[in-house]
Order: sequence, then C-alpha cells, then structure tokens
Amino acid sequence: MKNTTEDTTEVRISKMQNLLDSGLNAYPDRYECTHTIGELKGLEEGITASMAGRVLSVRRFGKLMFVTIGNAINRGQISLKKNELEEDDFNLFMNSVDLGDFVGVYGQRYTTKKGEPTLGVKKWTFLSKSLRPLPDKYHGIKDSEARLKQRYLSTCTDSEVADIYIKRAKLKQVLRSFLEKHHFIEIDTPAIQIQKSGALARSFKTHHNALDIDAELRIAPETYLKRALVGGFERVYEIATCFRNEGMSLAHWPEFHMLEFYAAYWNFEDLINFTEIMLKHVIDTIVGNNKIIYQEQEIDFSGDWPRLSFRELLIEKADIDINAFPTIEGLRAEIINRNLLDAKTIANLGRGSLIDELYKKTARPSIINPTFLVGHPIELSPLARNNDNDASIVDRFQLVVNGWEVVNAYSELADPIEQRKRFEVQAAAVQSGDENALDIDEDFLLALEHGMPPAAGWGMGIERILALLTDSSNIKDTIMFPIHR
RNA sequence: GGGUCGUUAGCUCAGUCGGUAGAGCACCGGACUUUUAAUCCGUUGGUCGUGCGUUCGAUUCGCACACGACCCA
Repeated sequence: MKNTTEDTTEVRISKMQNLLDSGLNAYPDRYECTHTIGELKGLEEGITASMAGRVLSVRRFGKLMFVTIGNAINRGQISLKKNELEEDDFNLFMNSVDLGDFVGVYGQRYTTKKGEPTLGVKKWTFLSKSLRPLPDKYHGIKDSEARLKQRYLSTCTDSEVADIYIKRAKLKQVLRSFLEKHHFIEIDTPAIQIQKSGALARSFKTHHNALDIDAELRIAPETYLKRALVGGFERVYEIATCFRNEGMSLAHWPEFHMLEFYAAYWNFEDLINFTEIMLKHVIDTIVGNNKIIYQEQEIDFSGDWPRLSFRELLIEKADIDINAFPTIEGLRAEIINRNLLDAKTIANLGRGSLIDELYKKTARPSIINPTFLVGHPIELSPLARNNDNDASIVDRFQLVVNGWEVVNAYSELADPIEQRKRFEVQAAAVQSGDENALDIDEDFLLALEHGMPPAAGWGMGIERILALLTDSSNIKDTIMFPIHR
C-alpha cells in the first residue's frame, strides 16, 4: 500500500509505535554483548551467547524466521521460533522490526539442516530504529551519486566496499610499524601554514582570525619535517592530510593523505633500496601476494625493480634523446616537428617542464610494473639536492606503477645559499603568473641556515597505493566520505 | 573548459516508430517450522529531471538548462 520514501518512513514510524506500546525503547542506551557477530561461526555447538547487529535480511516461515544480522565486516544468521519465545516477543519482532533496524539477541548456537551456524534466539531486544530502507539487497547501490554521498549505505551492505576501509586502516598501521621498527618517530606538523611549501601545487587559501593573517592549507609537510631534522631528530615521518586546490581525476583528489619520512645521513640511493624493501613488505602484508591484479591487469612487484633515467626512458618510448637537444628551442622544435605534443600547450614551458610533459605523455602511461625513474630536471625540484656530476638534474627518484607516480623522493638540499637561489627562480615564476610555484620561504631558510644534516626524504600518496591494492578504479573510492556538491 | 552517454515506481531497469507506461525486488495484506536473492497468492505505488518549442496531442521529436558518470584539456 505504501511505497514512496515518505510513506516508507511513515510505516516505519508506526512500527516504532508498536514497540513503544509494548514498553520497549526504540533507541535504548546499551546492550551487553558477550560475542560479536563475527565470532558466531567459531562458537561451539550449544554455547549460549548474546550479540547485536543490523537486520540485513529476513526469511519468514510462519512460526519460524531466519534473520541475517551484520555489521561492516561480518554477518551471521539468527533464528526465531515461535515455540521457543514468548508469543508476544515473536509477534513483536514480526510486526515491528524492519530491514536496517538494530537488534540485540541472546540464544544458543546451533547448526541448521543446511549447515549454517545459527544463533537460536531465546530473547531479543530492540536497539535502534531505521526510518529509511537499506539499499536493494541484490543490486546494491547503483546510483553513483548516492554511492559517494551515502557511503555508509554501501559499507553496511557491501563487504567489498567495507574491505577498502579496513585495508586503509591496515595500510597505515603497517607503514607506521615498519617505520617505527626502523627508528623513525611520528611528528605532527601544521596543516594551516602562513606560506605554502614543499611541493609545486595550487593551495586552498583561508584566513586565521585570531592572528588576523591570511593562511594556506598545506600542500605537503616537507619543510616542517626538515625543520625537525634541523632540530636534531634524525628519522621523522608523518601521515599528513594535504590539500591541493587542483583538478580531480581517477588518480587525483584535492584532499589526500601523504606519508612523508626523512632520514638524516641517507641519500636517495639509500631510499631506493629502502623503498623496495618497505613496499614489498607492505604489499605482502595487505594483499598476501607480490603480484596484484589492478583493473584486470597484472602488476608484478616481485623481483628487482628497474631503474631508468628520464633520458633512457624517452629514448626508449619516444625515440628522442634529450641530450641531443641541449637548448629549449631545439628540443621544442623537435617535439613539434615529430608531433609528440601540442605546440600551443608547450609554448611557454621551460626545458625541464617540457621534458616532464613529454615523459607524462609518451612514457609514463606505459609503465605498469614498479619502476624507479631518476634524473629529474632541476627546475621541477626546487627542494632537492643537485647532482654532483650533472648540474641540470637532481638526486631524485619517483616510483612509477600503473602509469601513476606513487612515490617521490630525493636527497634533500641542505645548502641554504643554493636553496635561496632556487626560491628566487620560483618567486620569479610566481611573478609571471605560475600559481603552482613557491615564494621565498624565509622562515624555512632561517632553519636551514642553522644547519641541516645530509638527509633524504620520501613521500607517497596513501590513496593511490590503496587504490592499487584494493583494485579501486577511482581514487575517490578509497576515501570514505569524499566531498561533494 | 570541450566531447560522449545518462536522468522513467522506494531500488534495479524495460518501453512508447508521438495517443500520459511495464517487470523484478522492496513496501502492504495473506499462506508457510530449515531458509540464506526463500517460495506461493493478492494489492498498492509514477507531474517519465526542469523549462521552452513543434504538434490536435510530447515521457517519446527539437532546443536550452540542471544534475550525474566517463573521456579529453
């Protein structure tokens, strides 16, 4: 009779009235659980237990009901038999409990004829009323908008969705314990900063009322973690929420989490070795295998991960040797001549950005298995230590997987005089309208001028690696509650 | 910002070569003590995204807009 959303809610409110009329509370205080739903299967036959959960499905047979109750992780079956309950109790459940309600049940563990571990309910109590229906039991939520806006509906009915967030928690825990084992300590650095720093990106701008000063949400924790190095901490890390006011894509989200760590007395070569050991451990712990399937493509993390320079990669993938075109004009002409990039989009790029653009278009998408990319142009890396043999590149690497930059790391620039020069180049770019560029960061320079040990630093996007490990096609799906209009 | 596709019952979707619409599930009522997408019987439920245009008549055709997904920048 009733079937619009509003009517469904009315029906459920009237059922709630049944409960109240029977002297039950529709939203009681607590329930004493001796076990979780997940423990039901492992219980010995005949053991009595109490547990609680959301009603996910009901199968009625007149004087018998099988009910599935569950949470994000587990579900289990309970049965209610008319002759084993007070008659009013049985009828009250039948007439008042809807899919989505929470109930607490006490009874005895037994196994049904079909072999399903089941709690035979002796007593039940009502724990919370759901006034709206759960998603379709078979199709789930197809509406992509609702799937994002009401993630709680997916996680309480779809264990594959819930599993992403369980793996997310596990991933952070594994990363933390690995780093702690290697004597890194976790530092909390400011998310609200006076001046953006640590990456080339657009920021979210805000205002600090108490100080009456404009501020920015951090785009990276880098320069503060380096201040900690200056302060005498030799190994530091942070899982930092970062904010970049830029486009959204399958691999980009404006609010994301980045693990960064810094080790004094290491260089980027040390980090390459450390990265391989750490990520192999992490992947094995989370996935249980060093080969994963991502969107039907195998990604192989076993074996030694190859190391390629920008130059080697571009010779291989685009058949162009950047060293044969030392000037920006020559390189640009060759790229346009070969029709590798659109002439308009590269008209104002410097040589480093041009090489980067070329790499992103022609080479990066085809890198599927983990690959260390080295030899980054200096102008893309204003905080990285310059290479001692080649002034045009820095001691930096990226780990590329599935065409995505997963890790970015480099030997840190400790020289405050060189750092100032790099900032000056950046500041000039800001003046000419580059919103990604950095201003001169006097506060950070002041720290460097007090002396920072040689060090190497490392960063990885949590959502990206998680998307790979959970076979999520879109980075959004790794975020439980992504912002929406 | 550009392109493609989409928007029909609470949910998942059909459909109407232009004559105001159907199924399954859910809901509601009934039968049922071994189901697990339970089954069976019977009801109920729709401004067909919004606006304008063409037409005797538009959910259907056209245009614009909104919202969403995907691709590209």
